[in-house]
Amino acid sequence: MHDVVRRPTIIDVAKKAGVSKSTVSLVLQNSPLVRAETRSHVREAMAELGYVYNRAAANLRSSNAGLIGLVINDLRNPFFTQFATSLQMALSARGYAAVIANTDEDPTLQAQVVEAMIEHGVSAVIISSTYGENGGAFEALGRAGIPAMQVLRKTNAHVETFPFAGPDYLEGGRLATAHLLEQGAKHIAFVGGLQGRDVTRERMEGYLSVLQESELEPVVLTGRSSRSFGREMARRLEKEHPEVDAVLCFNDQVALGLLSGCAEIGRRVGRTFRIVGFDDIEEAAESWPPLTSVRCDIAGFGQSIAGTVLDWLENDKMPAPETRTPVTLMVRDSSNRDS
Amino acid sequence: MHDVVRRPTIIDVAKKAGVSKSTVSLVLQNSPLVRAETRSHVREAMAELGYVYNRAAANLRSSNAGLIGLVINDLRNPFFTQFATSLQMALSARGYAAVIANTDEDPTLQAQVVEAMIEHGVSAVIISSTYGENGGAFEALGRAGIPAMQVLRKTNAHVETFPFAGPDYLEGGRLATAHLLEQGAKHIAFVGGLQGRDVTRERMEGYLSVLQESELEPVVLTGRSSRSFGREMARRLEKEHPEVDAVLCFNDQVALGLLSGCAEIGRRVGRTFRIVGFDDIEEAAESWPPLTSVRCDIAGFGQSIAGTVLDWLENDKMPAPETRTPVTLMVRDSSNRDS
DNA sequence: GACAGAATTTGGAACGTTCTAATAAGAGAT
DNA sequence: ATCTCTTATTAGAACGTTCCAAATTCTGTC
Repeated sequence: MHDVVRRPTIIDVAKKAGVSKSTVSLVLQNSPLVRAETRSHVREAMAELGYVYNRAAANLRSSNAGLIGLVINDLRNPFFTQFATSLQMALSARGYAAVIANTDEDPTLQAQVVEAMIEHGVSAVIISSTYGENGGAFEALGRAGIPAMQVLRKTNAHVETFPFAGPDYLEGGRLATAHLLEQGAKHIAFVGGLQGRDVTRERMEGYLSVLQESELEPVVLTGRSSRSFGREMARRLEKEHPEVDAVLCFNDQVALGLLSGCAEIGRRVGRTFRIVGFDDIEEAAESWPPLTSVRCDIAGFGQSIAGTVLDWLENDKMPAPETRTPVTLMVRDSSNRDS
Repeated sequence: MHDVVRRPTIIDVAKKAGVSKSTVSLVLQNSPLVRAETRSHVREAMAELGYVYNRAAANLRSSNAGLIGLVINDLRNPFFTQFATSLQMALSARGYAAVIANTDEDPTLQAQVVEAMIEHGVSAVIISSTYGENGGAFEALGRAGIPAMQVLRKTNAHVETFPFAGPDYLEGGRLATAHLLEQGAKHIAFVGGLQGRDVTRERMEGYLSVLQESELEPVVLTGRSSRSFGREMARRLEKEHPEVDAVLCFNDQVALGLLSGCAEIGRRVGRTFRIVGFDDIEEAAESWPPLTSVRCDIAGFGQSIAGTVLDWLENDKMPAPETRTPVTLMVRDSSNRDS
């Protein structure tokens, strides 16, 4: 049975402590108006009755539910998981709870979950949106006047309304390509990432700009961003582009897949065939060989986004329309090993 | 600016549609009491005004927030991520939202987030709890009279109050060990998993029982359940237990780490050194060699838990105190390949 | 001991729903 | 036209907070 035992309310507490409900409310809000002695009486009464604060009721009157919505396009990808958990924990630490939803890259589903979050009275939404016809979600957010931030992927142009923050993918593409070049690679391929998406385009732009400077021919194999795609590409590269001696992957999933594909076909990875990933997920350091990767410090990014959004909420400090956080290159054996 | 434009309420809708707020409320609840024609008028008015349902207000009166709390000990582990996402999506599909929190195996943090969830008025909690002094969370749940289910890990003995559901770890341990034996392994080790924890004990029990039948000596190396631990164990096994020709790992993280450790020290994995993982996370099929693993169908499990909890909530159908879901063995090359 | 000003405390309306009990409208039957 | 059902609709009291304006209690001063 879970029939409720009727939770004590602010009024029960007031009665027990011999004060008015208004006073109890003030105590709840840590108001300096209430006398220290009274405060502690009230606190005692709350403890004795096992009082729990009812945010729904509070919200009804003052609307700040302490709920933040987090909408993620692919929560199964460790990159996003790490982002979501670090964000959630940072919010938790500041007294907010997170409603998290995975949209599986489905715009319709995304619109639904955003709608649901609005119903639940979230105070803000942080969204790594799907591509495609994703207008519904943003329209709903706009209509409801809920502060919303785009992260990791800029899929909606209205950055004045929905500010964007993400890693500097372009610079990452540059760094990685320059590194491979420096290591002596002569034919560098770019593998993975769906064509036409900003996240792909930016990385590729970095890659292309560096190649151009050194007058090398690009080899581009866009596609899904999954491990299995990466794995397939090992064979395909060997067959169709045997000259390629280095690969910049769209993300670590692709890179790890490629690594495993190379093991499968018996191709050594290191000095003769270099692989660089993107994102630097935790796992990158644990693969064999350990994966060189563009580090976005996704955990730190999550924390900082939490700060940004709460600042927006609490101090009405709107974030800049576009923020790019710096990236670095973690050089490991996959691009730099005797083989 | 995010100053609200005052959202239309049920009363605005009523005025617009020329009915009373009670009628609008009935429409909202799809009550058969209201005439079809009236219903569509009201619906139109809602659409025109851009009305959004305020669950906080509704909850205040009737207390079913449509919010489910999901507490996870290690959300960065893909096994739990896959569980959480499949559960969340199943809840979403039935009109519930999920408040998800990661506790990072910290009982104090866990108590905090559970408390926060209760404040937010969750209708139920699904918890894969930390070990250790985790009483606080359960006590709070009990006091609040909130239906709560333990999943994946049974850390609280009061299964009458907090029913448990999880995979049949014991059977998994048995299956895997029997498989290795069948393949001709002579010295099978068990690697990973913290000692003394139910989840470890059960798997190990399966392992030990099968070994006993065939009068083989067990080799047990418990420890963390991380990739890096698995990776370290490759070296350690080679040095301290060179006779070992097969390993059953506590989970896939350990197994994948071990796989990468073997690559590191140049030990071939397959017929001469067999590895079996546990959980069958998505990645297991993509490693090289592909990892044999005990499949818990975690995505299916997540969905079924969603069903169980909503059944409890909506139809007052309390789940059995303990449910074990069957496991199967996915045989892949890591235990069965020419090497 | 009265008075002003500061420090505390309080009553009551409001927030947007649900739900009960009561009312109104419609359809047959007399 | 009246009465009885049934079918639709509605008024108004909850729900547990917050917050304003007003009331009360303290302090110190004269």
